[in-house]
Amino acid sequence: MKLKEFARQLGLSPTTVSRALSGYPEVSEKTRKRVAEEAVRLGYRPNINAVRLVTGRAGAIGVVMGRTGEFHFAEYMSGMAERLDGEDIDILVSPTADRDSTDEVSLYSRLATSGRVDAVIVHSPKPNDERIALLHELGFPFLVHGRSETDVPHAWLDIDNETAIRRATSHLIDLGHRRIAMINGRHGRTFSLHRDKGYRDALQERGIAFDPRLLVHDHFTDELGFRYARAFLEQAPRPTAFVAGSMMTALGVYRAVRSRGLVVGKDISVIAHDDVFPYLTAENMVPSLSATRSSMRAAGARSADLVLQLLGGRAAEEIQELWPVELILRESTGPAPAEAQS
Amino acid sequence: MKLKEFARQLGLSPTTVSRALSGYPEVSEKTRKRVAEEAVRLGYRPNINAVRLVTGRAGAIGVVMGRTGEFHFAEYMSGMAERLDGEDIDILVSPTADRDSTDEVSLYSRLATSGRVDAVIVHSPKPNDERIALLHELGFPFLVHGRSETDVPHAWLDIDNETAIRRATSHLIDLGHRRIAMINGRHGRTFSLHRDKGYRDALQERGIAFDPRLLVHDHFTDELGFRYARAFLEQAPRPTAFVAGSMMTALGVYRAVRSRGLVVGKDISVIAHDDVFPYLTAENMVPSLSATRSSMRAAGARSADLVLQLLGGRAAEEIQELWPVELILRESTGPAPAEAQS
DNA sequence: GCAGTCAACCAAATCGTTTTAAATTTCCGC
DNA sequence: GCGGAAATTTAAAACGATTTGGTTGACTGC
Repeated sequence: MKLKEFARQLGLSPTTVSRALSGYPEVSEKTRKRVAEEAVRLGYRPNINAVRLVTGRAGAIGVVMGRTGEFHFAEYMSGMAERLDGEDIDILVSPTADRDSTDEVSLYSRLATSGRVDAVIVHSPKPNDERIALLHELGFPFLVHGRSETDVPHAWLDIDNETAIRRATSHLIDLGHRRIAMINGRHGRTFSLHRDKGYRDALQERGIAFDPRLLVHDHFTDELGFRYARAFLEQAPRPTAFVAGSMMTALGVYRAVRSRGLVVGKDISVIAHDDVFPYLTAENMVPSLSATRSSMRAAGARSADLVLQLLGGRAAEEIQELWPVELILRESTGPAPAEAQS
Repeated sequence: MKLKEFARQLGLSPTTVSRALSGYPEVSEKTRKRVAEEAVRLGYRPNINAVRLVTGRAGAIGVVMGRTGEFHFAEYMSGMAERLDGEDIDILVSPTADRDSTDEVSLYSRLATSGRVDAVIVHSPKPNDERIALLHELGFPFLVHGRSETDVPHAWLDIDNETAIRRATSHLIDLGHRRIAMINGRHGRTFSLHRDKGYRDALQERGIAFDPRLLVHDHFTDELGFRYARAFLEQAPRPTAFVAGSMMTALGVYRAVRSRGLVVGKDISVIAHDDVFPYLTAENMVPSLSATRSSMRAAGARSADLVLQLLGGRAAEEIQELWPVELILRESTGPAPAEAQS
């Protein structure tokens, strides 16, 4: 059923019908009601592509999903979906090209110029991110989940990784730990750098020399958490505490610690960053995991909100949100074992 | 840059340019090449919404994401994205309404009739699924990930849950287990029913009476895995083996077993279903987890492929793929403890 | 040199809406 | 019951591509 036919059946012009459905003021209450009712009865629904063409709005927000299938993704999207429910705005997930960054940039360019989305969200930015530069140059609306250090102005929403990790590390130092290993995220991403900084600053504040052999960067998987933790534990003297980048990493670390016959929370302390997943909670691990916590889902919801504001005309420079991160202490952290105290 | 302007700069008509870019035969190789090159140079890209309007194709596949933010989701989507890369087809994730099923059906109806997607994928179907009935009635292309028992013909891709769980259960029985508990998925979903059937059939084949107190249905989270396993372990006599619905559930079960001072693989055997996540592997658990395995990512990729076939005109009735599931035995399964043998 | 064929290109119609600009109707005071 | 403002409604022009149905010119065989 098309507008023309629908209007004819109502004995009205397409114009009036269109206006009635879009809630414009210059149509009488009586007809509006009639139109709305008949639309439901006859099952008329505007062809979205015609609407998009004529309005120039796509009614969708683009998200590029990495190949790696990160587990954060579903939670973040779910948060977005929550906020977007009822807004008649969809989420468009774009199949990413491989990690070849030239291709990734061209993917963003295609997304921006083809008119299939009104805005995009950039994840895991780098300090000097080409995607951000490109989108800015194109004048295309975008929100960065995370932050970049580029001069290019950009709207962003980030959690305070630096402070979170500084506090986590400080806390471990307070407990007497001196050799603290960190399994951080992928190299070159801003969030990893911020965490590095928090970690190093905490050490420095307390006069502990930074040892590059205690810091690695990689994907967040239990496998890698295990491998790195094993390797760290083979050092002499071995670290007495770990800062793990994610819940999955923490699972691997726990495993590695146990595999050496050591006890988490007693021989080895562990703090991880927890994105708050409904299916895997820090509270429930054994021993329960001390964690820096910030909800991915909330970030997704707020991101959607901010994108909406951006599309509503709010200036990108104005949108800069840094979320504090809670540090929740549980059983996985304890005083450094006596023999390791300096 | 619009087609008209772009064509003018090339000294060609819009028709020829459009044809050149779409690879139609009635344009000379020479001009085609020139058009292609200039398009890149001048950055011309067809407005997707105009294309959609005129061709009637949306160039997108719809997926409805549940509120629960399931961890399978990212892997499945990632698989889809992998297959769709280069096809110029997007994935549209629709913010789901809440679990109120009337709303969910109307969401599918909106998706189908508004022209924003060419096909949709239905997840976690029920035996008599309203969404399937609706989509069939509308004559809208869709693929079911899972299966339904409805009379309505539908294209589907499913894994052989029944056989997988039957074999897993049988194996446990072979090892001497008699009291085998199962923590299954959400009530009323076809996959849960199939698993129930596999479980009950295996018991029956070996003359073991089904005990409803050993079977529960719920979401797949470590928390619930823990809680149910704890409750099961309090029964007397307690079960000596568990069939867990997911990796997360298995984590909870491991925890529960340990919390009772028991040892997985010795006192208590565990088999779980593993969807193959890059960030959490059965192989790496301690003890390594015996599992029925089938890759979510592969299912996503194949789903995208099948949807493409569906859109290419292949009959829905023809598309019915049942994937076998591997049973991989590792250390979490062992002979039932002697005192528990019947 | 001419009709016929074919390759290459083009003008204009079309997709289904929204929106601009104009036309109609209604309402009001006098 | 008339002029004019206000309230409704409408016809027609976008939006930016694809596609239908030609047209043009070069080449062929005779």
